[in-house]
Amino acid sequence: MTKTAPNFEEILREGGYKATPGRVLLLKTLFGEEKPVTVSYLEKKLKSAIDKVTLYRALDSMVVSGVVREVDFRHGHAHYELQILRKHHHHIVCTNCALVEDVDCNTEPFVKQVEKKSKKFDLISDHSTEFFGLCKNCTKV
Amino acid sequence: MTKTAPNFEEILREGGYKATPGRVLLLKTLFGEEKPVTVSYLEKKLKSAIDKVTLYRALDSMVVSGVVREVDFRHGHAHYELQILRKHHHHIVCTNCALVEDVDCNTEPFVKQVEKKSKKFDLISDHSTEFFGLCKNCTKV
DNA sequence: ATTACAAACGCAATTGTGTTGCATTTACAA
DNA sequence: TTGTAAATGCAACACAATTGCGTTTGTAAT
Repeated sequence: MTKTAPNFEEILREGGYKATPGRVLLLKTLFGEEKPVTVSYLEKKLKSAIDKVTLYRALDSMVVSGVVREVDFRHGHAHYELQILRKHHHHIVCTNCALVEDVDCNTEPFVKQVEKKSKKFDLISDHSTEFFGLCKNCTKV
Repeated sequence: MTKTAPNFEEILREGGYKATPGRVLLLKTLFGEEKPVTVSYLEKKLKSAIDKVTLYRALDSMVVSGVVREVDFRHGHAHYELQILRKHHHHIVCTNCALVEDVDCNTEPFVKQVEKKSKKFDLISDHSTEFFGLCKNCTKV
């Protein structure tokens, strides 16, 4: 499962960011993760390379521009994943063991319908959908 | 717009909780709110009646049993609303002014489909869906 | 190459959010 | 009335996230 690493310097510059070593490394790290990760995980993994504050600031600004996506697994803190280079998708989270499975997003028709029905909004630009349940392994018990 | 207050004592007992004054007051307060509120809002509003810790513990346990619902508006902290006595629904949140509009939940077919397709989960017990966009007022600007 | 400057950075301190431990009180069923 | 588990309040703690500010650095224009 080897993917060719994209040119993150270029991606950053195109997004209006400076291609600093820290940000490049952050994107590389996120690219290598299978599932959304927490800030504290990144903090430990990148400790010698990026200061905590820089990490928060980088994540925040990249969430705004859509390079990175923030998801809520109901764990009391945010998880982050790379948004670019992959299809919009959602997650199923096990409420017992925190296992995460990706789910293709097929809600576009529903989103359009919501947009039409809404009285206070003309345009829905984004949505979050997370599913929760017990995974097969945790159901056994 | 006067609603008859439900019997929260009874609701609590049915849910397996003790009907303590604090919890009754908490449910009454949530019942009176139009939109999901933050813990710090509740903390201020109920300061003299419930300690912060009790508030957190009450909310947590009632989220587990489904009396109260926790939602994520991407504001960096949880919002809570009463789940019982109303239909399952979702929200559209303005990314500029934080205006919230309720949306009926019509995703059940989609949920079933996700459940069927999933390799690692047999049963999806719950889901969160929040929509984001600019409200009509903020679009003008 | 050099320079100029906004963007990004690191550190320290601080705020905010949520939790733990423990002794005390209370709702409620027996 | 009483026994008991549930719930409470307080203090202290742990973790998550932010602010202020002086310094460094990537990049575009010279």
